[in-house]
Amino acid sequence: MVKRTSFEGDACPVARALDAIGDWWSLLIIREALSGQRRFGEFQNKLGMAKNILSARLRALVDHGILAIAPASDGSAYQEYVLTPKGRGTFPILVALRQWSEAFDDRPEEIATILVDRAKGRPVKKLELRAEDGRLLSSADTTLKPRPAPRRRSAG
Amino acid sequence: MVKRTSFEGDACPVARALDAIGDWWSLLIIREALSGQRRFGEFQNKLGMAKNILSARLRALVDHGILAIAPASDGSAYQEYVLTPKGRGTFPILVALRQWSEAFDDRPEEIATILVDRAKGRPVKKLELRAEDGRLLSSADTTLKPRPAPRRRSAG
DNA sequence: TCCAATGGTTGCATCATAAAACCAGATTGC
DNA sequence: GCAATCTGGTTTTATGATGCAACCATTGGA
Repeated sequence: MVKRTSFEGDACPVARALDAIGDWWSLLIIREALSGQRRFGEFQNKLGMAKNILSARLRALVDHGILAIAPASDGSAYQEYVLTPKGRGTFPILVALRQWSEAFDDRPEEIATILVDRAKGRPVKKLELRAEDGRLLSSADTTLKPRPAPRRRSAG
Repeated sequence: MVKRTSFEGDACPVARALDAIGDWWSLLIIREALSGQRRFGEFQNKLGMAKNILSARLRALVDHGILAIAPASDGSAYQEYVLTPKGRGTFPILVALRQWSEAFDDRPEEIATILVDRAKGRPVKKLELRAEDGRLLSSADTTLKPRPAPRRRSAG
């Protein structure tokens, strides 16, 4: 396989995630889906991407269980693409990407939007990684361990 | 430009982040860098990727200010690639990707490692998005607002 | 029935990716 | 100080992905 170097069988969870959503468009499609877009035309319009690419990406996202196809909510015979729980679970990834840009982008003045708490209209806090006991952790405060027992069967 | 649809000028911070680290290998390189790898050969060995691609990615990451070239720490005349603060700032993105895989992967038993608090050896908590007042926020609890005043000059 | 919009697919040109061969400078052994 | 070897790449070549435009099918409306 000379093609895309799929990481599907990789043991690294980061690689596995990238295998599903690591291409240029998937996260942007999910971003639009999270902000309420559902129709092919809406995605195409908002993202300005080629329709064949959009078509392929939507199919891949459906295959990965991130989007699901549903009948149109407006009563028409068309179909819609709605996020599954797995799809909505990408929200922290998008927030992390956003906050990284906000913190480190060379031209932050070009960033047009801010993410706010809907109830108060105030900016959200930065994502924080904490230990079980609540201590704030940086990358240097963490390490990787092999996953413990494979837990051979089900509830033991 | 028929090429890669650069999102560099896009106003969406997610797109801007993807423009820098949205390809297949960059985040994996950063992941290795965060776990202590610094040399070309180390990256190539750990990731098993083609050397020309690695070379191009390292150059791009340096151009984006995510990695910096430093003289080798072992006294040899070779060079090393070390993370800048901007590079270390991607840590939450990697954690978010990891936790998404852990939560939603179809075959979680294939995931070989867990991220633990170095001090205690205990798994870290899930990333949480909170409002200014500490309320836990899901995607539905947030919305996007236009960035307020462009703040025309410098300190006003 | 005709017409326009929606929701795609197909064809073709171009670009990126990947593997392997090749190569230059650094290091080491002698 | 010269050859052997290792490190860190670049070049070459094949192939897959991307992007645009054109085309097609179905829906919806007059």
